[in-house]
Amino acid sequence: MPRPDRYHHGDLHDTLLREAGVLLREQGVEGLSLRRLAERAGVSRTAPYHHFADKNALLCALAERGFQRLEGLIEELSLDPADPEPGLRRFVRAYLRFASDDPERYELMFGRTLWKAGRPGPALTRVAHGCFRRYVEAVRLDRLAAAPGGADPLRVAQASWATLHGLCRLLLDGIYLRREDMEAVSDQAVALMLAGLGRA
Amino acid sequence: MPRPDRYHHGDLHDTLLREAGVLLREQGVEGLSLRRLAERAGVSRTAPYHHFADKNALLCALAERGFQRLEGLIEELSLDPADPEPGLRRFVRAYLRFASDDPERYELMFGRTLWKAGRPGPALTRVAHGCFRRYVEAVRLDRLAAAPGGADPLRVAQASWATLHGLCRLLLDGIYLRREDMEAVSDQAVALMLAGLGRA
DNA sequence: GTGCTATTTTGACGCCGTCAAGATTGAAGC
DNA sequence: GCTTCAATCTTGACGGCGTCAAAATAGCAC
Repeated sequence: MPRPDRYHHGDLHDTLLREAGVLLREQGVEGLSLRRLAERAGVSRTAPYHHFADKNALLCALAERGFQRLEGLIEELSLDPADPEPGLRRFVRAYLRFASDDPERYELMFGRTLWKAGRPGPALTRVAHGCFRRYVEAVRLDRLAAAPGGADPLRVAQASWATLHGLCRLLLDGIYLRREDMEAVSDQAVALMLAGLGRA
Repeated sequence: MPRPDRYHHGDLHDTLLREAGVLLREQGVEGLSLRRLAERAGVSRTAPYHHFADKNALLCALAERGFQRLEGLIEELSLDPADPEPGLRRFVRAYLRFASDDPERYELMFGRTLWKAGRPGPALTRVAHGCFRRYVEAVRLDRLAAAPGGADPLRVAQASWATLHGLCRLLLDGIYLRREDMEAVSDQAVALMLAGLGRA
């Protein structure tokens, strides 16, 4: 849509998000400066400020998009109470693939940049928490059948998500985990989570 | 040691590390600028460059110190093959306390700042890997007794460390985990890890 | 056409990491 | 004690960053 020689860009908001996504993927958050982004969009330094309050807001929007995709993954997660392993294994692999397909996006979604150093907007907070709520329900086997005296579903969800998340972080930051080990470790994680799923 | 009116500081190297630690704790990596650090040490902007090659090197030194402390924690970890739970629970709590006592340090030790965006020096790499190697040995129950047909010790160590690490990250970044939940979730994690410890 | 508003521009400020060149110091060799 | 030298510290400068203010431009309703 954007004509090369028009004063108004016409589609700057979406263009910014798209190009920011590319920049993020290729260079990480460190390489994503508003100035470079503006240049890439063929627009002056301060133009983005009419579409995003500041850099924090733009990063929030990027993270939001990530959570929306992640939500899709979680929606597909469903466990057979009689034999939860295949479903869980499928989800774990999908989650790891999601994280390693666009590591910088994953980092942005869960990292301190937004949640600690920055200010996560209400929209981001909502979708992020929504994801987790869906997950809690998905791994809540006791409601469907089986073990009535199981552990607190919230705790199970938190601990298992932590395992998943820790796996991703160790892998993506390149410490203690290498890509080749991923499959074996993820199987080990599935075993871990399964053990925690039934009962504490 | 540092006299107020001397041209040479006399103890700048250590002073820098100490003040950088304070700055890191209080303001996070974002608040740790070499210029501010220099000012705090009562010295000019570029003085630190005579003691650390660049900012990356200083951060590596900070992370190294963290790993040295962490190594101490791991050295105290020893599991009774007959009843590993108490020892493991003690370690998990100590680990979580370590991380939440100085969250920004923990973040620096394991985060992308050094391992992905930066250049982790050989000294840092060595101590970090040393920590993990010690951990692998500590949770390697099969050597001591019991289950001879257990899972691969390396995988067990990786998966359990991931759980621990993920717990810390979710907690420190303030997403999906709150401080009040910590105790309950850590117990849940212990249960998870125990399940994975014996066999896959 | 006339305004009005949204959009985009240039200019500027203060912060950052870091390089280069010069000043100052402490210590070793004589 | 004096000289020499390397270590240490200084000021000055450069380019990059996020972002604010003020001016320019475009699109649209009337």
